[in-house]
Amino acid sequence: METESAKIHLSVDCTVLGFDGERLEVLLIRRTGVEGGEEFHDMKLPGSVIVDGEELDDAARRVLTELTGLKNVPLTQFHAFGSPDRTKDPRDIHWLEATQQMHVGRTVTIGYMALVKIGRSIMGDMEGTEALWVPVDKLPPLAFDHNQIIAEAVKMLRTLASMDPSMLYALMPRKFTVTQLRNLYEVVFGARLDPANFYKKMVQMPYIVPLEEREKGVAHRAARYYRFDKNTYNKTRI
Amino acid sequence: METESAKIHLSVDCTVLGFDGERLEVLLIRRTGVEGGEEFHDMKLPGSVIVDGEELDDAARRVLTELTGLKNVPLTQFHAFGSPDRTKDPRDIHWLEATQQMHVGRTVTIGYMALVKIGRSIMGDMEGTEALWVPVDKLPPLAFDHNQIIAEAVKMLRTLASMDPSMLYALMPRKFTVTQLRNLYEVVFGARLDPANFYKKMVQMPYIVPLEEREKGVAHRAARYYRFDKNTYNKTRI
DNA sequence: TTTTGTTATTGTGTTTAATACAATTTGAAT
DNA sequence: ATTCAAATTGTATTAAACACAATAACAAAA
Repeated sequence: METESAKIHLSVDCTVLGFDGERLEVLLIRRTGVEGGEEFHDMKLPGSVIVDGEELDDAARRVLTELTGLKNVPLTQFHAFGSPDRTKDPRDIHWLEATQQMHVGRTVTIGYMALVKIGRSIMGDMEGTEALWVPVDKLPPLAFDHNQIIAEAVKMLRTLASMDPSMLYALMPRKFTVTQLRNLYEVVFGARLDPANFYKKMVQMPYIVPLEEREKGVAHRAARYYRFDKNTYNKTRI
Repeated sequence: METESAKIHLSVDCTVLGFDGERLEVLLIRRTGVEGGEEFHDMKLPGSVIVDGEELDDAARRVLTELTGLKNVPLTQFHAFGSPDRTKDPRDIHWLEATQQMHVGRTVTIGYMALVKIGRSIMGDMEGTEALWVPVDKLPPLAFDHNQIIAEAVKMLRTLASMDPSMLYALMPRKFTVTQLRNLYEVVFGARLDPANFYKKMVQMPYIVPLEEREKGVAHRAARYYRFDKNTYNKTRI
């Protein structure tokens, strides 16, 4: 007789990071559940179980679009989270059973991360889902191990950005001042940077192109706006 | 009635890398199977399905020890491989069914990597398993998507080492010449390095301690041996 | 034993990037 | 017009990366 080896559920969770000019934020989904007869509200990462025969990367893309409306966002797989206790909380178990109509065994999730401009409009397909930005340093307790997943994603962002800081432009708005860009660097690397030296270093880059427009309504010299030229960047790259 | 959502098998695969003084090698397991009435032999990464309730990291450690005898090897999770076609080859399907006594559905594997000194003795617990080192640039077609997994592991090694080259000492023997170390750097980074400059850079490191011993029997000036002092390294680290 | 070939090791100078910090500019508010 | 704060420009120092010539040492060949 054939033994059936242990099977598990597999999901993907997307950590979408944005920058509001001052700090990193993560895109979360509101969740409503019932526990002990009481309705509760909390938040979770956009994520879901994968579909039969679906590639992992495709699953991440699909889930992100369904829950947030975001399309054409480059997603990067960064870590698998598979602790047997990650779905131990009764709230999470009951919520899974209610929403997935399934008996919940062990669930391993593949973590993906993405960087988006925080101004992009967010709107899920699913009825009743609502996405919102929350500062990563002010997160309440989230569903499952999602606090841990976000912490790992931010760590990965730091690691990747230290190798190639240009990836951070994905977080900046179309036009930005050098100071705004410096703020992002400071948040990501957790260090103060000399404004003068940072300015010179950035402005010399051929792919940082100056615009005519300047800041309005600041009580000091108005800064020039710049934009990131992806084309020039790709050509400049070795 | 409750629907049973799609479940999958989950495994771990360990890419153990070593350095023979000239090139990178990977530790593989010989596999014997039967296909079309014919016995065949090929190789695969040390890996296996996870056990109920086991942490992913624990599974990787356990599997590596069982199949190669290696203990106390730091393993790093680096990527999940979950393409639906990764277990499409009939050879692989039949082999899984024979060895795991299970009906094989989709199997997702979590890739781990480790760096070890190539001199360590390799000896599996399991009867009939045999591990051997194979140069990563001379790999035959392997089981499943293991060629791809190894390629990703080597890419990850490059990435990690470019951030912190000191991790490469895990690949070097206890005592080594500066030239041997330079060879490793050149293999990993795929670039030639100036021997004179590399020498000066390395010898100035406080954690590279010179030994009295020198090379024997070379037809040129004998190089001094050095060793990596982990203690000093950790103290020197900021 | 001397010469030769080869790699280890040392020396020196150039170039580039990182860093510190003073000085100047400018828009808005007083 | 004066003041404030931040943007921008200037200048100098330091450290690291890099190129490459020169010397040292060992084994094998002559």
